[in-house]
Amino acid sequence: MRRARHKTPNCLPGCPVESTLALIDGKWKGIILYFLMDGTMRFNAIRKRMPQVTQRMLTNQLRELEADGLIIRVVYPEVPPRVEYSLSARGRSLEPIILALKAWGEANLRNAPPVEAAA
Amino acid sequence: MRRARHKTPNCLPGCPVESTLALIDGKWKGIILYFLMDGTMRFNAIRKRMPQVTQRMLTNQLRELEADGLIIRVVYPEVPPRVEYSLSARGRSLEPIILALKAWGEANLRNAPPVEAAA
DNA sequence: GCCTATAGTATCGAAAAGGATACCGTCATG
DNA sequence: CATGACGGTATCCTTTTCGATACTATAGGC
Repeated sequence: MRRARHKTPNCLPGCPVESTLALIDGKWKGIILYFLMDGTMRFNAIRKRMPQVTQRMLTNQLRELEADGLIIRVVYPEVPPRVEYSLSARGRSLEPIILALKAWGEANLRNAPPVEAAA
Repeated sequence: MRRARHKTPNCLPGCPVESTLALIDGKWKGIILYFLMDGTMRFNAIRKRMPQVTQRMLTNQLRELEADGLIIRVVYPEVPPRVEYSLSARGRSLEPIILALKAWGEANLRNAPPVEAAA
């Protein structure tokens, strides 16, 4: 489990709203989870979908999502390296929330074009 | 509108998922929005519900929520000062999401007791 | 040798988010 | 005068998040 985050509430021992947000509020995480909803993806495939994210940031966020049990990372003993990411059951249970966030953003925010369709 | 946040995505012009998260992911915001779902509240009433938050942080988050159009702040010309906060229509449209976040947290996170009932 | 593929890691720094503490203003009351 | 109610503001600091850049390892092709 990741170290306590700046945003982790210490008020009422884990307010569920804040606690849930703490799992998905890192930059790029929402999009990562959204992409993985369509199925397993490899590192570079995810990255190609988000050209502006640096390798470092993508790796970091993926590792955090994994540590929080939202995604599964499978490393294949191959060369070149082959690593696949997919939503865990726990991560899948977040789908309604991700979709609701997306719908709300599209309906309420200007300059919020739909996320590009799955490749 | 608040200055661009660290978390505001600049990848695909405003990915809706991330953009929506950017509005609610500040510390305490989720709880503030949850409390206001029950109706209008004054500054100190909110604060009493979250003893660990400093005045400064509470003010700051409330101001951001207001700037993003999620809550309404009404100042009454009285002494002692009287300021009331309530959800805007836009903020109200986020209720399903807030409730879903809470439900998910309660169902999936250990040490996630329900938020105390409304006063 | 160089380059490509793949998925990183290491290091350092910039920017943002959050917090601690003291102080402020108006009015009323003892 | 002091204290309390109320809702802040000012200032400075700490911590966290995010980003930039260079480098790594294995294998294969030119």
